[in-house]
Amino acid sequence: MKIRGSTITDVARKAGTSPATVSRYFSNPDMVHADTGRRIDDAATALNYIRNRSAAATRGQKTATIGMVVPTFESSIFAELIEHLTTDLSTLGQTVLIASNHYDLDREVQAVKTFAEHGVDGVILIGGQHDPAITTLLKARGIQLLCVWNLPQDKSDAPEIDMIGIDNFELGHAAANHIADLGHRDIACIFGSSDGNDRAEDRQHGILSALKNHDITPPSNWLCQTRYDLRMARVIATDLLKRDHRPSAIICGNDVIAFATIWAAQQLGLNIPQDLSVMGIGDFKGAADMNPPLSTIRIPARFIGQMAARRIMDMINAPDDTPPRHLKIEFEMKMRQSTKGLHI
Amino acid sequence: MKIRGSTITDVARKAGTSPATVSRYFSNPDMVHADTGRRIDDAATALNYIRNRSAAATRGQKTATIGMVVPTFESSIFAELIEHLTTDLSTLGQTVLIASNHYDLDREVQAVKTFAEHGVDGVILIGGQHDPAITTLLKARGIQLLCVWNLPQDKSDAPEIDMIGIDNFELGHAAANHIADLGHRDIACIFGSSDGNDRAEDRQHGILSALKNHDITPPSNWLCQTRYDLRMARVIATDLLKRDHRPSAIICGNDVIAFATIWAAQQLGLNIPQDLSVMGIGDFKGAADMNPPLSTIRIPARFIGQMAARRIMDMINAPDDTPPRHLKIEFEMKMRQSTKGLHI
DNA sequence: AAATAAGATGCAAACGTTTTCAGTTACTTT
DNA sequence: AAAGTAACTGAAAACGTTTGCATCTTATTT
Repeated sequence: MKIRGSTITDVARKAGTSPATVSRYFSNPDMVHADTGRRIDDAATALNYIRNRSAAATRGQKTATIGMVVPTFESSIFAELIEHLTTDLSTLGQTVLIASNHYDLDREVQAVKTFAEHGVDGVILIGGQHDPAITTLLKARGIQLLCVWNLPQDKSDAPEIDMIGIDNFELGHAAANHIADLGHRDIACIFGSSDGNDRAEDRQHGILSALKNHDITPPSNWLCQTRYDLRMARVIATDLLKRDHRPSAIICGNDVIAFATIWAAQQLGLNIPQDLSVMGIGDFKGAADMNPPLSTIRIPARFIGQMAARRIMDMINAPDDTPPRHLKIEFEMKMRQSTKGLHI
Repeated sequence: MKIRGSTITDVARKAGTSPATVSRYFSNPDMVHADTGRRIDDAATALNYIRNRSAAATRGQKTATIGMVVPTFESSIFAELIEHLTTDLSTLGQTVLIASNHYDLDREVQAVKTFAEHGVDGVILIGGQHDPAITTLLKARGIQLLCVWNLPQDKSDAPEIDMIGIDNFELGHAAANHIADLGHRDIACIFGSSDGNDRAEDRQHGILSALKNHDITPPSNWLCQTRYDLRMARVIATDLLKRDHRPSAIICGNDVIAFATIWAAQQLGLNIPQDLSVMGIGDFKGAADMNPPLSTIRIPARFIGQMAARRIMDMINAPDDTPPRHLKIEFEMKMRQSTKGLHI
């Protein structure tokens, strides 16, 4: 049974002041005289007073809550983002409502609806692919929306939505260039599946486009697709490497796939990178510490999280003088030992 | 700027009924006549009505929110727990407020206070080690508390707190027994640090106690400690394995440490498990797919999450006829290829 | 046919805040 | 010394719900 504690009125009585002043003290301390403030503070602790944010939200405007929906918690790279985003938001006095959508756009709509019912001040989503119902809903309620992680490949896409993230096309491009520049020609790719997820697709296009620039067109049976799942990726990599004609390099859609590929290759007795170069994307936890350390591209999840926390607060506090913008975050090549030049 | 949408009163007017009935329709549909319900539904969609949960919470009792604080998102094993717990709670109509405490008990108190301000119906914490202020606070407000993940080692500890989880002492016991039963005598341990974290400590006791039962007492410089961090664990494992006298088996405080140990050993040219057996605890993502597949103990995070979601709902709905209880979840030995008998 | 029960609805008070407006005091300027 | 200003404070209305109580129908029982 929920117990009602002491209220602002109780505190006011005990502190010998009015509820209005107490309210002001908690939301805007410099508005009240220091002495009064002290008396209120004492009264509040004596009475174990706890602010009632629900009541505050009925009358006031802000709830100091931010809703966030992520594809899944079970991905080390999103985990890094979530960790820093939530921590920074907490530091800024916000409470985070969270849900995962399992890459299902309908579930995302549902989650955002619930957030709206709870009166969140802002919503943060991952990626740029969302049900239009979400933007409609949020706009109608004046709730700020920020999409993080990646930018749309088509720059003119969604200019009315605020975004912070990386360009996956460029990311794929960079990964492929690295491999091609090392002299590899027999290149296979293992992409991540792109359902409900614009990231994988952009990355894939970037990779293929860069290869094309190098006049490399991998045979179609060297272009594989997998879920972001160690087990499945490993099966697919094994299958690819068992064939008569092996590629000299494999570009992987992300680091999980790269981990799996390396393990599959090692299991087959191949040496990385002597017999096979493996390129990842993401710089997930552990990439630098495995054998051999994985060559990959760092997506600065932590930085994105920090920027996002700052940005959404700005949007909430000054909704009108911050026109939507797309902030591109730069990635960083991490050349380690899972790739090497073909003839060196 | 937050925009106020249509209210229950608007819907009532449009549906030709009273606000009271509309309210009842949304919180308890069978209380209103089917026809009326339909009219309300139509009116609500026509007006784009969104429930205002804050207002509801001021008058009513429940907020349909659950607060959860986790040590960190950046641990694959907690991730699995968080994933299923939040998903199940969403399915049950709850919204999850979340925070991470970075193993800092003070931050946890802060988070719980904020949750209380938002009027959560229940709070879920990880582990059994918490600031007593939390229980006091929650009890005073009649907010349900459930601790998940592990049980206190001392069974008589915290009988007034509801818990669902595994027994880490037993877990450590089982890991050590497995290694000892394989005939190993030269056994080293790399424990995880146990700051703000009763889990690592219990596990450590379990391991040492089991070894003692086998008359094995590792020299103190074979008893190492590390953060749960691939890099640091790898350094420590390398250091341990470089010495003149090497252990024939290493028991690791969790799978991350085991991953690092295996990689360190392989880097030094050792074969796992021929030259060294490595035992993990946790069965983290990837443990089954690495080279060699890791022998470890599965903590059924998913199952714990599901049980916890069900349990806290029961506690919220019938707070008085559910006396606190400790529910022990069984673990599962996963014998894979990173351990082998000493003389086989 | 009357009495009773059950079902559906409406009225109005409450929930704990915030915020506007006006008022009081004390300080500064002329 | 009067006037003006700034800093605080209080009274009271408002926010959008929920819910106890009363009322009105309709169905069931006697």
